[in-house]
Amino acid sequence: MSQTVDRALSILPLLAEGPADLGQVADRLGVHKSTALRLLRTLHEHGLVYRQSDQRYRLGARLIALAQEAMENLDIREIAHPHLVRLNEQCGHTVHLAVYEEDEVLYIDKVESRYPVRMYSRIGKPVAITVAAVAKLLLADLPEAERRSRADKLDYPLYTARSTPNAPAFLKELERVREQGWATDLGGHEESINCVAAPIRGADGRVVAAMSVSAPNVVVTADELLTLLPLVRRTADTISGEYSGKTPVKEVTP
Amino acid sequence: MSQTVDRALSILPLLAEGPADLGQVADRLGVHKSTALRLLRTLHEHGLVYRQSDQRYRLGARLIALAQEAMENLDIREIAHPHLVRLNEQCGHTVHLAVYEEDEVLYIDKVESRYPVRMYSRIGKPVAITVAAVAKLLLADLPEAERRSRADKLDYPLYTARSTPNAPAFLKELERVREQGWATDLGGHEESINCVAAPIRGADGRVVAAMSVSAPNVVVTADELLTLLPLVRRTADTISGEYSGKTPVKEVTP
DNA sequence: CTGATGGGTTGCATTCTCTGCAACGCTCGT
DNA sequence: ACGAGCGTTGCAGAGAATGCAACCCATCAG
Repeated sequence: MSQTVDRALSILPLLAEGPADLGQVADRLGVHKSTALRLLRTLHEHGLVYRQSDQRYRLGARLIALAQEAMENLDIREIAHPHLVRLNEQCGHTVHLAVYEEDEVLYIDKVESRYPVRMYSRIGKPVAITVAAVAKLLLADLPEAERRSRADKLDYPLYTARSTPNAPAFLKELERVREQGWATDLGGHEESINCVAAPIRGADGRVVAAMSVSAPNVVVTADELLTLLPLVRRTADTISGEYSGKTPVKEVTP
Repeated sequence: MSQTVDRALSILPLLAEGPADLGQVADRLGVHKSTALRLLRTLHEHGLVYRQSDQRYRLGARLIALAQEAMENLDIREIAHPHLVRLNEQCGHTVHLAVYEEDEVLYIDKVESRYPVRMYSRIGKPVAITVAAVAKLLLADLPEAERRSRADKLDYPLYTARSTPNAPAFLKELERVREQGWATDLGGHEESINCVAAPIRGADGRVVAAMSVSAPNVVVTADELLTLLPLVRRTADTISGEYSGKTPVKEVTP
């Protein structure tokens, strides 16, 4: 809608790939160097972009701080956190909390496994949307039409032999997840890692977040992990209750 | 430099305080509602801003993901992380890694204490710059003039009775820290929490980051914590060595 | 030492984008 | 049913952003 701002903001994902100098930025934006310079300067003033000693630009610290604040006023996170910790204390595995927003599913909280062998993941990292158990729950709750159109637009990378291969398979899986009210990812992302997940719902019954317990095969088998399902669901329901009682800020679907 | 972008970016910190509706944003920017709307739309397209069901705007998930990427290509972090973990395994306390950038000091990595009583902090959160041990190290390394001018511009909140009270005291402390090559914070931020910190240096000897070990009084006394100093310094030196050997990307001082 | 190259930076005239306005539409609540 | 409050849109004018060209200042080669 606003060309100048649009260009300026396009610089951010570009720099997220790694530092770049003025020329590179100008080229990739398709604008004159002087224009790029002024945009970068403005971003710099706001601390979103930082200049290294070699004159190249990279993303700035302010961005990290902003993101931090962004997460801190997500109500779900505040409410869910203690419950995630408790669940972790009970089962010892990695616990994740994720939300769906604008075509992305991302982790907004995490409690680390207490076993020495842990899965890799990071808060803020977008999730493998076609295979992650939490992603299935979040997408399964979208209205039919929406779900279908999203599914068609996605890529289906074959992380492993058990990854969701294509849109029809994904939609079928979503249907199943929708009916049973929980989801799993059995080696669909990393061969040796399994997850079980349950939805967190707002006052209107819509899924606002999803939580999961993940563990590698070497620690527990998929079957053993599944025995935790009731506990996970109970925790999710408790959070749902607390959440809908308190601040029913549901998110609009785009 | 660029008015439009400037205005658009000013929206972000504003929304960081909490969700706001169009009118509020327009007011605080001092522009017409239609202008604010168009700016917000552009931010929205880039996922930096999100619209809740109640029509209010808040910071978007893309921002969190961007910040994540920003952190992931901070080389120091990559290099330091395993060492921080090892240190944590040795002493059990909370370990932090912080950098200085554009008038802010912020944590870019953290390994949680293994004791039940933990201090509160979060990656990405700006640090109490006048009292934190890591902040002292990072500021102490600035050139004299720079240090003085920064010190004058700062606020000196009295978190506790032992907080740094004013600029002269701060400068004196920085001088001391500079000479001894390490720093402490003994109850200057939270009455019952102490820290010891050591600098991480690049190939040119400039301080590029600082790391600290923090623990509450109830776990170890300040004296006991100080016995960890050699270990902390050794760890920092190891990281320094590895860092300057590899990618000596030092940061320009603004 | 000199000249050339390549990057960043600045001043300026032109143009195009953004702005504010006013009218419209919509959803509440009365 | 009606009005108030908010978000939204079309438009014309104003002002801001753009690209150009010249400039600066390193670095490097001859």
